[in-house]
Amino acid sequence: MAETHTHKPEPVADVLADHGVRPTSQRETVYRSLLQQRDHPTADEVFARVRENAPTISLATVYNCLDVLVQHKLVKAVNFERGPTQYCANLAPHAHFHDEAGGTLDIDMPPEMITQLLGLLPENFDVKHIEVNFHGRTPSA
Amino acid sequence: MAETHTHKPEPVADVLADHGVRPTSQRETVYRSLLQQRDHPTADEVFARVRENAPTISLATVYNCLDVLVQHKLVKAVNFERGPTQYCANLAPHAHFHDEAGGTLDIDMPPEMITQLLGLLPENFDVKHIEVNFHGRTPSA
DNA sequence: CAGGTAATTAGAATTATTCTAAAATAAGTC
DNA sequence: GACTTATTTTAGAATAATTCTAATTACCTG
Ligand SMILES: [Mn+2]
Ligand SMILES: [Mn+2]
Ligand SMILES: [Zn+2]
Ligand SMILES: [Zn+2]
Repeated sequence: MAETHTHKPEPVADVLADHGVRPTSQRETVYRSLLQQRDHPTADEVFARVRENAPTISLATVYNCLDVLVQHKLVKAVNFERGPTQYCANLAPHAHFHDEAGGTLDIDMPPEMITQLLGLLPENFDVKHIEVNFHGRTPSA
Repeated sequence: MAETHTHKPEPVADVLADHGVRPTSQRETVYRSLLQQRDHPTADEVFARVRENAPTISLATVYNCLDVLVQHKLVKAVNFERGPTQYCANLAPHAHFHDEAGGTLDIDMPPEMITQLLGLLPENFDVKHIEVNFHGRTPSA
């Protein structure tokens, strides 16, 4: 068999609890949806998706759940040029490529790039967060 | 005398014309305001500022002028976390530091940093624009 | 000056998001 | 398990930045 590191997948409810989030069914559904489909959906898109499994969930609740997940750092909020906020379950440091044709891609950011970027700032600045966005076109062919 | 390169400051109207923008009094006023006060004002703030000189200008016109200036690359639009768009007359490539205490600072970006960032992308991606935002605190003392 | 095009304006409309207040759910206590 | 309290969910109203609409004004060219 090929697998070297096998983590038995921790149940979503436990992940939430471990991050101090009370695992309600709505939160689990929203989080699961982001883990499963790793494009960068907007709140509306998440709402549409989770409605399949949780037909009675409200849009306000989707916003609430997303906010809680972002607050507790289980999910990242991605903004680009006044578009609706998109949500991302990729916790590794990464940049985003926004394709003019639509769609947002994760671009891996090696630690040395982060270091270099921080080097642009005066010594004593306290940085909480770096955000790198590319905008352009992916090859059409 | 110290000055080595002295450009006699080109009249704002000419700069606009040179960039294919018809120099109306409103556009001149808006652009001049951004050149003079180089913080990163929002459309509302620009509106408040230009009202001193052009008391009859409308907010819609301020938005129109800012859009035209951005389209013709005389001004950059800066977005951060769903806040109102801010406008920047600094045309040199630079990142932005968003202070939690309020205020946005320009952070110079040397060409080699741009090159490095572009190196993160697959070869054939066509990049129109890169955006780097820092978020944190500047030293309080 | 006339006619045509482009810009400005006030106000209505839009959109994503947040707020409000009530109902439902969960948790903690005897 | 009923009682109490805190948290979450919900529908709908409210907000805020921006864009749109349609009418007016300014500019330019012949
Ligand atoms: Mn999307
Ligand atoms: Mn500001
Ligand atoms: Zn991402
Ligand atoms: Zn700037």
